[in-house]
Amino acid sequence: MARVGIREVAAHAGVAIGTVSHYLNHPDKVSIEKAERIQTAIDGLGFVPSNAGRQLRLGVSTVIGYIAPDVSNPHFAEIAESVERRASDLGVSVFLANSHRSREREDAYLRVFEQQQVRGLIVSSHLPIEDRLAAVRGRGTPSVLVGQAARSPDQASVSLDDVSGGRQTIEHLLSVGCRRLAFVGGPLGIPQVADRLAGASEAAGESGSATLEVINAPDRTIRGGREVAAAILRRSPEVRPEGIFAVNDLLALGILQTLSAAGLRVPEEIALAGYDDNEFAEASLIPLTTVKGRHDGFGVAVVDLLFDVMERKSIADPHRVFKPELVVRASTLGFAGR
Amino acid sequence: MARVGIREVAAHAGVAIGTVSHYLNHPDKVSIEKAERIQTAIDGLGFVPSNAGRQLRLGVSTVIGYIAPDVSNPHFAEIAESVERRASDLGVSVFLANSHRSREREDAYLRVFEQQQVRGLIVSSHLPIEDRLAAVRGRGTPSVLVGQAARSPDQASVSLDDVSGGRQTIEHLLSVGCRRLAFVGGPLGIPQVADRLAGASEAAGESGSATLEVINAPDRTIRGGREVAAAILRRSPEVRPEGIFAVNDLLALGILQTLSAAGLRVPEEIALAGYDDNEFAEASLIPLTTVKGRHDGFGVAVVDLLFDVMERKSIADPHRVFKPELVVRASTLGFAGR
DNA sequence: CGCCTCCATTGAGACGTTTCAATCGCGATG
DNA sequence: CATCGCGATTGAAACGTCTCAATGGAGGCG
Repeated sequence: MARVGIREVAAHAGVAIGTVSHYLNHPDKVSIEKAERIQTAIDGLGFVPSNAGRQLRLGVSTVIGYIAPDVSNPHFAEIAESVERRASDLGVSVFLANSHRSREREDAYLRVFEQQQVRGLIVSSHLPIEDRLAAVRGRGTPSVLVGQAARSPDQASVSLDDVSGGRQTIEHLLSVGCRRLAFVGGPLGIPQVADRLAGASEAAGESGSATLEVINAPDRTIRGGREVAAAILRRSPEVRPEGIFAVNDLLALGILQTLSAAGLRVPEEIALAGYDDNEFAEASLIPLTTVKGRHDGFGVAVVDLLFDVMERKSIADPHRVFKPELVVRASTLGFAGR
Repeated sequence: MARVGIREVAAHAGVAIGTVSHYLNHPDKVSIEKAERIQTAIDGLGFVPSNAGRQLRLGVSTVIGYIAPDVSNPHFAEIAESVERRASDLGVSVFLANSHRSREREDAYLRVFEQQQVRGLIVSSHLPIEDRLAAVRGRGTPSVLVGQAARSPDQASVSLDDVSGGRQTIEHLLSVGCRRLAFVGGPLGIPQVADRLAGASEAAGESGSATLEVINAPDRTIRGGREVAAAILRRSPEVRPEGIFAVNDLLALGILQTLSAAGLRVPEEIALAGYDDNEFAEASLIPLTTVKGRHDGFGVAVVDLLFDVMERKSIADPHRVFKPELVVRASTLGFAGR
């Protein structure tokens, strides 16, 4: 079961090693006749080129890595999906890795990918990561930061304008008539969360007549949403928020369930909006108003930016920012006021 | 920005190349003093070992690959997660790849992983894949098939006894008093689906008094569930099923939503069970009775089996089958009969 | 004091590929 | 007929690492 290399193929086909290599990499440079002999030998021997050898010689691979906190999260999964599609068009493979929000795992995969000499890296993270990416970049592995805008002009990034998303959501809640507003989520250490709140505060402040309360959630899951909703239900009706902006859809879904189960009507008594437009936002019992960030062009933009960074040295605009879009559904349309 | 190699590190630390290599791989073989000098040089130079070189020399990597139809599907995501944890304990990294149920993508990643000379492969697939894995194995890359039991004794696999899962579900529905039963799902070309139905049929047949109808779903999503439920609602009550067994949780969730929205009470009027115990099964408005296949030991079993295959030549039992467990929740408990 | 052992250290060689300069063969040109 | 030019083909060198056999030095034993 000794590994069959290009050498055996060459011998078997009666040609030189270099010719086999040419056949593999520049097929047009090889005569038809030898090409056929070589292909026959490859098939017969079950030859699979060793990536190690090629990589060693070339110094680069044809693989890019995508590190996300949690690839199973539909948000990242969709990004991964569109990235994969675009990358596949461009002839490179994508390896996925879960950092599970752990700095250590993140570092570990950063190192593994660097050792593998991936051609480039796509990274989503809730943690501050620019310095680490700068170090990796300094050693020859470029990257695109996805989801948070990079501060350094040397670090390419593709992000969503979460301030705008927060603003749009609150403006919408105001427009359906809510005055007592609540922002549910946390921690503010996460830039995305802070930005959404910032946009929300701005919009609420500008309205003059509205109040915005910040309710901290234990975590950003359905369970967390239930706990928050339970706390809200314990309040007397006149101090309950009229419009709730949950920082993500899972929270919103949990809130929605618990409010509905308690007989409180959404959106008539409380309007509710989420964020991310995840798979279940539209599929929930009362379809959820939410903010949709991704679209088909997202992955394309990410991969193309990465390719630009990999090839050229300087990019016109390394910080691509997409404006998210409010998706209005039943959970806010029809707020009835007091 | 020339790549810094072990050579520069050695020169910088004033030791031989071999000593640096020893330090990296067998740190105990190197004197404290030189170890420190070497570490200093590594940090100073930002040295990252080239995996290509190591791999080329060793012939194997320290990476395993996991190919799944869709890593974002919570089912595979959880498997991936537990696999990653176990692999990490054992000192190997896991690269994930999405085949998107496409045979081509599957083949492409199989090839890429083989070229990368991953140490082993974990593969979940809805497609027949044993021959392809056999070919890959013949060339030195072993694998574990996850989710479907392998037929060949040479192909290791870890799977769930879906026949048992189907049987348990129907037996439970019978035990709460349902007689007119329906199995919702398809297509039967997928072994997991066929097995679940087989178990369901057996159990229904043995009861004597129950009937089991098969309702084909357009797809296995929430939307598909809604369509099925809408069709059921159009029937007159006396021919509606009393107990529904949906082949996965998404379908069940869609059914649940549509039935509830129409005012039909679950479980009082119709008992409903799903399959997979996905993240949302417990978190839905009416917690869903479902079949839980995975548990913490699953990933451990998969990885350990893969390691066995990678190291030894023969395994006592290459086909590990776990028995799934019925998780009874509110969506079936309390069926009231006619 | 001489010899042996043991351990840390060393440097050469090999892994499989690609590329580059050199060679070959052949038809065309002067 | 000699030469040239061009494309196809060749073989060697190089990429970065690990391992193995060999070296060197220190300490223990006779």
